[in-house]
Amino acid sequence: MNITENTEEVKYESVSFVEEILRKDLADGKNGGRMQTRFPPEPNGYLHIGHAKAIAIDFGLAKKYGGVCNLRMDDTNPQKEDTEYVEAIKRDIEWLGFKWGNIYYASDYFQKLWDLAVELIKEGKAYIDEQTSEQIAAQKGTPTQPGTNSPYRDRPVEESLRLFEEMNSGQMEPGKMVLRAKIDMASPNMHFRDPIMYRVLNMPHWRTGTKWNAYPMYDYTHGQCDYWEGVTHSWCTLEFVSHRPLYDLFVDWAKIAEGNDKPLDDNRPRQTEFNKLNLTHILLSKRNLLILVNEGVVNGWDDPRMPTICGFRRRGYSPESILNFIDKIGYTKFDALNEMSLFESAVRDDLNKRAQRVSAVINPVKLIIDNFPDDETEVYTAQNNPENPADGTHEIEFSRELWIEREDFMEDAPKKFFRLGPGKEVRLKNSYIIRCSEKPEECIVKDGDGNIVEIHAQLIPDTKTGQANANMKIKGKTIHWVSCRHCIEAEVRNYDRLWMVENPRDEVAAYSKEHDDVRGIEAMRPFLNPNSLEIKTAYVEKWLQTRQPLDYLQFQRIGYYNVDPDSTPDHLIFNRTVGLTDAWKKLNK
RNA sequence: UGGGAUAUGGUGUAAUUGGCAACACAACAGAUUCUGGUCCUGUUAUUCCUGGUUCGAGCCCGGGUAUCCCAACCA
Repeated sequence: MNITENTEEVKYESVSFVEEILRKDLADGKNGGRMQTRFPPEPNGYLHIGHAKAIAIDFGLAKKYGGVCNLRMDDTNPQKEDTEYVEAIKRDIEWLGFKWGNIYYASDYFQKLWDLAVELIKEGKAYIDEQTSEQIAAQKGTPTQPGTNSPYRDRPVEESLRLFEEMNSGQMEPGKMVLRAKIDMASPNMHFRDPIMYRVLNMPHWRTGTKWNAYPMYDYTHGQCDYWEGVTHSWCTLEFVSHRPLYDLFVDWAKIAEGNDKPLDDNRPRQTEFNKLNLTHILLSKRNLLILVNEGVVNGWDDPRMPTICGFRRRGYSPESILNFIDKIGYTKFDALNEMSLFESAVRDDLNKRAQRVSAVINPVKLIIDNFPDDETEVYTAQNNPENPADGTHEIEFSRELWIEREDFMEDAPKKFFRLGPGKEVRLKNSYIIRCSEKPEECIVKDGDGNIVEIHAQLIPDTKTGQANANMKIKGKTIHWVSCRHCIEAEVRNYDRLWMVENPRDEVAAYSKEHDDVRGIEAMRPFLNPNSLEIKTAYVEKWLQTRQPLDYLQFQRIGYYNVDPDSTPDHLIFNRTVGLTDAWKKLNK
C-alpha cells in the first residue's frame, strides 16, 4: 500500500482489488455497513508463510476497517485433524500480532448442517447415491465431456431420508453411500455435477466424539458457516474461484430453507479470491513438508529451514518483516513467483532497526598486539545499535591476544583488499588502529603445513576511539575481534537455502515424471541442498550470555542471528537468520 | 470440439479509472561510513501479439497467443 500525495490536501491510497471491493461494499452500505471476516485453517498441520498472507488480509483489513475477524477451525475431516494443531495455529497467529474475535469450529455447525441437509432432501435438492466412488467418478464426465445422471438421482424422498439416517448410524460401512446435491450433471463447472455433501467415515471426531459418523464436505460447509456467523467478506485463494458458484448456491439454499424472504443477494457473505503466496527456493505443500520431517531432512516442523511460521520464528525472521514483505507483494489475481531476495530485503530492513550489534568470530585466527602488555585489559563501551541509540550500550574487553576472522588477513592481497596483511593498517572496532610489519616473517607465524596460526601487529598510540589520533586516515577498513581471554565459545548454526532450484514444486514434479514416477524423498533429493546447515564453534563476546531466546542480533560484518530456544548461558546457540549484503563477496565473483 | 481466471522491466506491484508508465527488490556504477552493513546518488520498459475507436489507449472494442485453476467420499 503506497500512499501517494498529489497535493497537500488530497491523499490517494492505492489499495488491492480486494480492499477496493471491500471499500465499495462499505460505501454502498451493504450489510448495514458492517464488515466481518474469518480465517479458516484446517487443523491438520502447521501454518506456513502462505497462510500468513491469508492471515494478514483477513485480520489486517478487519482491523483497518473496524470489523472483526474470527478464527474458524475447518474441522470437517476427523481423519486428518488433531487438537495439537489448534494450539499451534493460535500461537502462530498471536505471534504474527493478530487477535481474533471468537473461535468457531465447523463442527459447531454439524447439527445445523444436518438439519439443512434433511430439509434439502425433502425439497428434492439432494439424494442418497449408493454407487461406488469409481462409478461416481466415471459418471462425472470430464471437463470436456458432460456427466450422466446417477440411477439413484430420482429415488423417493422418504428413501433418501431413511438412508441418510442410516449413513450416520455407525452401522454403514464407509464408502457405501453418499449424500449428493441434485444440480446439473452436464454443467461446464465440474463442481455443479451433483457434488457430494456428506460421506460416511464412522470415526470419532476430536470435538464431537462419537455423535457423528457421517461428515459434511468442505463445499457444503464453508459458505453456510460464513453465512450463519455473519461473515461479510470471505477471502480465499484463487483455486476456489470455480467453487464460488456452488458456495453461493448452498448459501441460497440455506436462506430459502430458513424461510428468509430477503432478496438472495442481500446479507450474503461475499467470496473473493486472491493469488497464493509463492516464493522461489521454497516448497509449501503440506504433503511435501511432511516428507522432509519424516525423512529427517530437517529436524521437525520448527526447523529454521522450514517455511512454517514456527520455523520462521526460530530462524529469526520477525513478524514485522514477514508482514512488510506480504504488504509489498500485494494481493492480485496473477499467479506470481516472488523472489526470495525481496523477502530477505524485508527481513534485513526490519532487523537493521532492531538487532543488537555484537562481535562474534566464526573462522578464528589469533592476532597478537605486540606492544600491548600481556597482563592488561581495557574495557570499551560498544553501542548496541547505531541505528537506534536508545538501545543503549554494553561493555567489551580488549587484551593483547585477540581472535579475528581468518578472511580478514591476507598475505598476498589483491589491490582492493582493505583489511589486514603485511604493511597494512586497519581499525579494530571500538579500539585502536593497528599495523602489521611490511615483512611477512615479522607478522606471520605458520605451522608445518604452511597454515597461518598467528598474526602479529602493533597498535598505533592515541588512535583508540575518542583519543587524539582517533581520526587518523587509513586505507584499511574496520574489522571486528574478540579478546581471547574474555570471550566464550558458542554454537553457531549457519543455515542456507534448503532447495537449490528456484521452483522446487515444478522441478520435483518434472523429475518424478521423467523417472518412472518416483515419489517422496527420492524425487526431492536431486534438488535438496546437502549443505543447508553448517554448524560452527565461534568465539563470541560474553555479553551474549545475557540475551534471551529469540532475541534479534547482528554479528557485525557477518549477518543477522538470533538466539535459539535451546540456547543456555552455558551452551549458547545462535541461528543465522540471513547474512549481511556483502559487497566484498560480490566484488570477488 | 468444456468452463473459469490471468498477462505492465530480471522479479513483484502501481498508474487517482482514457491524459508525461511510478514504487520496491535484484543488477550495475559512484559517494559517505569506526560494520565492504545502513544511509545517499545515478543507470536499466515503445505495458503478450495484432487490428480498430480516439486529439490522445497499459486502460475501451474485435481477433489471436501464452500461462494457471477445475474431473478427492481432501480443504
